[in-house]
Amino acid sequence: MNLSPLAQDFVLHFGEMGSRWGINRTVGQIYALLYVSQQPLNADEIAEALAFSRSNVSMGLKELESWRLTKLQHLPNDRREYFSAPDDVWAIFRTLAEERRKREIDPTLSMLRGAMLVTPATDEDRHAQARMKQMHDLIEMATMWFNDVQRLEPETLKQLMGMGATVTKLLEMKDKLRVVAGSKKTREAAA
Amino acid sequence: MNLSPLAQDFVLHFGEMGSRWGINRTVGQIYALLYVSQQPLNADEIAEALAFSRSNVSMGLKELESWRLTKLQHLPNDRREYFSAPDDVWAIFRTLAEERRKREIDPTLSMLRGAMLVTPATDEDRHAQARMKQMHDLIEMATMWFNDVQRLEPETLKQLMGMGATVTKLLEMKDKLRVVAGSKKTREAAA
DNA sequence: CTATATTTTCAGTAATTACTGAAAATTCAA
DNA sequence: TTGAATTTTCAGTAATTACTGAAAATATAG
Repeated sequence: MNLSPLAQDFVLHFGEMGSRWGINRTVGQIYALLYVSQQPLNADEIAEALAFSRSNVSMGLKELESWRLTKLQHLPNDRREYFSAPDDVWAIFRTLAEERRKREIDPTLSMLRGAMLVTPATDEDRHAQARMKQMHDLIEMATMWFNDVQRLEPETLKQLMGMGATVTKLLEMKDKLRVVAGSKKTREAAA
Repeated sequence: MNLSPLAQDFVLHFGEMGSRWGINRTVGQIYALLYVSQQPLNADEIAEALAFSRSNVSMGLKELESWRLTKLQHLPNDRREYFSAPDDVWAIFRTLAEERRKREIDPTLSMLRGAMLVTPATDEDRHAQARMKQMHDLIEMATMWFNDVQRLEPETLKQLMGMGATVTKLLEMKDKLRVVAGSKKTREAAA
């Protein structure tokens, strides 16, 4: 691995983290490398930099593509494919979250909804069903929140970041709002 | 596996989901079982219900304990240990998030901070460092938000849930607030 | 087209992770 | 204490996942 110590630390760290997240070490390292790299890289360069076989890199890139985490481009007079990570970290995060939702949250919600339609035969099942409903509601709520955050423009986000944008602060505002503003809709919302 | 079909679906689903999250199938299934179960279960009951060896259950429970996801109790006139999942789903979620932060986010932030202290030798390193800073800032912000949400009481949460509490709505309120309220602090916050 | 460059696939193998049974350690009632 | 009940540990094995090299497929320059 002929990377600068700086890049190497980053790459190795993401390899480890990846494996704690069901993403394999190789894929994590490839992404980390693309993320910090100044220029797009082709598969051979990646294989060389990380000391993986060419075929392993190919599979890793395919996996990253399936997560929509790479940009693909061609350089003039070069037949090889060059890969890079999107510039906007917020966009990356959003993509990742969307993809995880599609793969993990949605199927889970769907399973839970299915379970809630069953007529429980025993007391034990009635309890299980109630528990599943609790989980369903929590996940649904978390997803809604997340949806909203996701929809925010990077600009708005930066703005929130700048104001130390805490949910708590917004909630404080909400309370203040109840006092000063008076439309029916607002009152309902703040109630 | 002598579970009702309802419970069985749930347990199997969480086994699969677990393995996508770096948590092994066994551990996922044990937790799912505890989660839907009406009574606390002892290790033998778990082993029987899921058809795992007793030792596998022991290891799984140890893992869950390390995540602080189980409650342990004793029944009168019974030496065996009985396990259950906390009742409050929100508390469970919070614990999980805290633990993940401790294990994954904090070490990552610390690695990134370390990288930011290095004096870059090359242009490539200067770029890598800038990228790491972007990631650092995003993670730090996400963590702050999350902290705040975590700190909310289940009651507040339920309230937000009830009002369809979306971040967007709160932001709309913020905008309204800017119009109607006028303290210096509020103006700064809304700016 | 043909030849060459490039990427992908996949069967075989390596490495890792999960699981088990037996034995050791711990707990606690008597 | 002792010993039965219970839990934990751990070496060995099974199962899964990761990785490679060689071959097939695809793309493109000439």
